[in-house]
Amino acid sequence: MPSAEHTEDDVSSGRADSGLPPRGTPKNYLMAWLLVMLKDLNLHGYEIMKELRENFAVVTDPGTVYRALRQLERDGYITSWWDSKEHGPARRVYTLTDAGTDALKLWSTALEQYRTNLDAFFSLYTGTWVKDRPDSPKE
Amino acid sequence: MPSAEHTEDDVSSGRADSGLPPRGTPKNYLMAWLLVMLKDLNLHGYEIMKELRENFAVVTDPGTVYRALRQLERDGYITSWWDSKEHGPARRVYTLTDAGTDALKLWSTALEQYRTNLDAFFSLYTGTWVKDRPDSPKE
DNA sequence: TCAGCTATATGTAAAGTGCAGACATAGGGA
DNA sequence: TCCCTATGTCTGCACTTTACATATAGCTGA
Repeated sequence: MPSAEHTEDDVSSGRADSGLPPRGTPKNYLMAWLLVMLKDLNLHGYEIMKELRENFAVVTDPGTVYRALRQLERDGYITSWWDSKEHGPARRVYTLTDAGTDALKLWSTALEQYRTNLDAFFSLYTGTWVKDRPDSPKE
Repeated sequence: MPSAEHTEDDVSSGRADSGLPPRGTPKNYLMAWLLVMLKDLNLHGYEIMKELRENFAVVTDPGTVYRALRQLERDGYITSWWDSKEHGPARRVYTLTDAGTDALKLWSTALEQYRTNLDAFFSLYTGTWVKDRPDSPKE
């Protein structure tokens, strides 16, 4: 019977190592990027993906991008139409809706909070952290 | 048979809305926070959680924190022992290992990259983005 | 005795992502 | 013509992280 008893229990199991930073974009950031990419331009998925990779070092796979775009569309933040005018296969071109513009604004606010958070992390990491904490020093 | 054919297909299904920013901390950031909290101090889970909540506006639930700590321990980034000296129930006190210090450094580098990324997002959002892109303007 | 705070832990489900692969169109070369 | 490649979109699957609910236990004070 497992319990919260304080035994010197084992610390081992078969799992992927993950105290280390993840490879890709942090969870959900992709949505913010997709929305902001469509802020002034109407683009299709493949183009967005290429832009993100080449100009912003945001690396994601096609499946994730297309899936996220469809999700944004389902939720009413973007709308799309087919463009067959150009050479090659038809592209689904996306544009931001008013709701999408609002969502982007929310994202901007949220990401500002994240940045503040990051700054706190760094000040702690570099030892510049102040705040009155009369705790005991290490050892 | 579903295919990639360009039909004006439906965009609807039953799902949670998620073009909006997530509530909690972005993916995996918790690991970075736990490591950095232990940089100069030996703390137990409950204390870490309280610190994060009160001083850093990092809100997580106990289950997530304890689970993450055990994971970090399994992976060798932190070690723990039971402390029953103080009043109240025994606490599992954690300290950073050398591997944990290294991992924290990796996290710091990764988070710096994230911050650079965030800055790019904001410059795009505020319209300060430069870079030669001879694309067609919207509409 | 019993409520309430401290403290740790697990089960479960939801959500996001990476990887692999399918499918389609168009153009170029053999 | 046929095949190969680049462009473009989409789905299935497995894995990871997280939130929420819940269980357990020690200690303190009424």
